[in-house]
Formats: sequence, C-alpha cells, structure tokens
Amino acid sequence: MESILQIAPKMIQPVPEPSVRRMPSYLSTLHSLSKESVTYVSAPTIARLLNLDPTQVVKDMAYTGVSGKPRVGYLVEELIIAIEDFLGYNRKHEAFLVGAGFLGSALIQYQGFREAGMRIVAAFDIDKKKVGTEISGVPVFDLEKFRDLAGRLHISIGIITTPSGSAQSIADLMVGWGIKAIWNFAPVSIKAPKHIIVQDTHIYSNLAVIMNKLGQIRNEK
Amino acid sequence: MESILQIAPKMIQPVPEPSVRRMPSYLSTLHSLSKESVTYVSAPTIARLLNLDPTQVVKDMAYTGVSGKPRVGYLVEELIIAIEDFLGYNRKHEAFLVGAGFLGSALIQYQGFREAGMRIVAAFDIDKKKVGTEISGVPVFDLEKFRDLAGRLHISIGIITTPSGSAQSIADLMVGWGIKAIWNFAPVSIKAPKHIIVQDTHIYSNLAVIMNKLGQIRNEK
DNA sequence: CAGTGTGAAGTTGTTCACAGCA
DNA sequence: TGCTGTGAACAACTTCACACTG
Repeated sequence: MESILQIAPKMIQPVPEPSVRRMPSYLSTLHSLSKESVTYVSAPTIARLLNLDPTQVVKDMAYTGVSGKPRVGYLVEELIIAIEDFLGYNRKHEAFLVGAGFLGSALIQYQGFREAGMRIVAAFDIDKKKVGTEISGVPVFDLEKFRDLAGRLHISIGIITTPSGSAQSIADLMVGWGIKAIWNFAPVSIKAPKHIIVQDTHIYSNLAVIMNKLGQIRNEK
Repeated sequence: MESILQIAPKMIQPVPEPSVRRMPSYLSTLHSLSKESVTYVSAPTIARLLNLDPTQVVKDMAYTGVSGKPRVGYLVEELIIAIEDFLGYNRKHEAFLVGAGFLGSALIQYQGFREAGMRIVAAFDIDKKKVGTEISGVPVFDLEKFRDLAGRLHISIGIITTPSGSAQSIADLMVGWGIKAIWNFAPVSIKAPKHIIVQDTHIYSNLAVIMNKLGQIRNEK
C-alpha cells in the first residue's frame, strides 16, 4: 500500500521546531478565548496576548492548515481543532515513567497531559518503599521485576525522572522495550538510536539563563 | 560614574542564550569527570559525551574565559570554577515560590537548586490546607496575608507554579515586591516591565515536540 | 484600512575550514 | 597528529515590506 502518490493530505512541509513549541501556547490562549465565547481572533491579537511578532503568528497558523479571513482573523474553534490535530493530541499515547521521586510524582499528578494525548499508565522505581504504592491512581512497580515484562506492552513514550547516573541505562532499557519516544528530565543528554525520538528537558538551562542575567545586572552599574 | 572607558574586566561580549543554556550540562559532565579524577578534558570529548558539535564546545568554553592547551584540552577544575562563576552560582539568590501544588512542591524538594545559587526560602498559597505546613523545611504562607509584607524582604527570584489563570496577577504582585527575575511554570506568557527578567518554562512545549514527531512517524509509512 | 499571506532581508546560531601549536 | 582558536560559509528563524482582500 505504499502508493507513490502520497500527495500529502495536509502538506509534508517540515515545520520549524520553534513553531511546534509555540503551538501549546496558542492552544491555551485559544481555549480561553473560546471560553469567553470569542468566535474570531486575528493574528495581531494573539501576538499581543503572547508577546510574539504578528507575522510569526500568521506563519504558524499557516502550518496548521487553516486560513483566515482578511480584516477578521481566524475562526477560534477551527484553529483549536487544527492545532490539536497538528500536535496529534487526538491520537492516544501511553507512557511509562521511571523514577517516582518528587518530579516523577509531580508529573504523574499533573493533570493536562491526558488531554494532550499522553496517559502515564505506570511508574517504576527501585525504591522498595515506593513499590506497590499508587500515585494518583498510577501504580508504582518494581523496576527490577518488570525489566523484561514491560517490553511486552505497547507503550510509545518513556519518561525518565531518575537521578542522572541511571538515566542512560534506563534509556537503553526503554529502547529495548520498543518505546518510540523518550522524554528525559535528568540533567544529562540521553543517547539513543536515531529512530528514537529523544526530548531532553533540562530545567537547569532555564535557571542558568536567569542566574546569568541576574549576574549581568550587577555588572552593568 | 558612567565612565566611557568601561573596558570590561571580563569582556562584555553578549553570550548567545543557547550557549548559556548548555552551560549546566557542561557543568554536570565536568563534575562527573572530576569525580573520576580526570584532570584534563578536550572539547571533542565533551562534545561526544553531550552529543554536541566539537567546535561549538570550543566556542562555549571561550565564553567562560578559560583557554585550553592544544593536544591536551582544558583543565577540568578550572572549567568548573569558570562556569560556576559565569553562571553566578556563587552569588546567593533567595527565591519565593507561589503555588505550592504538585509542581511547586517538587521544585522545593528538588535538591540542586541550592548549589546553583538559588534557595527557595518560602512558599505561598491560597489553599488554607497548605498554609502553615512545611515542605522540606520550607514554610508555606497564606498569600493573602503576605501580599504586602513579602515586599519588605529582599528576594531576587519569584517562581510561579500556580494555575495559568492566576499567573499574570501573581507576576504583577511579584514585580511590586521588587523581585528581579520571574521563573514562570504556568502555561501562559508572563508580561512584565522590561527590566524584569522573565523566564517562561513551558513543559508542554517539550511534549508538543514529542507528540508532533510521533505523528510524523505514522505518516511516513 | 486592518487584516492575511508570502517572498526578501536581516539576525542569530551552527558548522566548516584552516591556521597555529605542542 | 590532535587539539585550540577563529574567521567565513551556511542554515534556521525572525522580522520586514508589500501585494492582496473584503
């Protein structure tokens, strides 16, 4: 069924990653507008709400496939559907989380991932005190016991919230499980075969920017 | 005292933000090497460990002010000190956190911020059940009661971990407190006078990238 | 005219190419 | 030869300029 005429039902244009990263902000803004019963919104308005450049918003909207009316803007509901579709929030993905510490627990308890299409179905830890408990209804299993078993389920996302020392070995394990994407919160860079999607989320990077800028203030005067 | 001859004691070259964001990764790598008693490390080695381009590492190292020996590399300990100094990890900054929910608690309990120069000294919430409690030794106060009082202390960083609806008003409040930097975890963009350092940390942006790429895999075949 | 849409210009960051060095 | 260091080429993103539209 590999037809040559895959003339892209939606365009196979590579969307710049920064645009993808902005999509959730648009979505959240649009949801508020929708709640206020606003039906049309213009790019300059969105830009003002999010501190962005109007043209940038126009281009980002184009990536979602919707087109707007001159002088009026875009249909709010249409944009919401288009962005959710663009991000794949409708497809449901299940996730395993390894490392049920503070951050791991926070992520599990975090509402909102579910409506973004990701459901954390199980957590793993090596700490016997945590094993057997539940966090917001998500069971915590013994990592050692489920090392191999976990691979039989078909889970697409692996979340790593372990200390940095174990992060890479957990990643390797996840690759063995047949996971498609790894979301890593440990402050190291995860290496994986290139067909695996790896997203490192380094909270320290953000702090570094703050600390560095705070330092500059002192130097200025 | 605005002398024209501010010939920069260290160079007032504007360091690219991506470079600043990479610094914590370097630091963490260097700490591991230091623990393994490695004294010299080359840029290509660091690059390999962190999946980066060697030249990029060389340029980043230059921003810290250290210079390396050809054929040998850089002195690990020297780099650690230089990066910590560059990021201002030695200067101590105190932080207030507003919104003692799951994420807020996780951040408070997160060790490591302290050695990055940031100490969360108090949390605030409107939930009476949380008020009066302590999270890892950090007291949770009633936001309403401390609205004005908080300004009298001299805190440089404000962390927002409230729901998105209240984020902007908390930011405004923090500006009134005389805070210099705002680290926002709510999924909205915070607006503040431009002398205030604002760092939005949108966890959803990372998820969006993953979801979008997962969607592309399905489309490919 | 206040918006959309888009090609061109500008800016920023990354990668390449190579000189210098031990 | 394997590294540092740097200027130049390149790529990616953003911003500008302007034609088009209701």
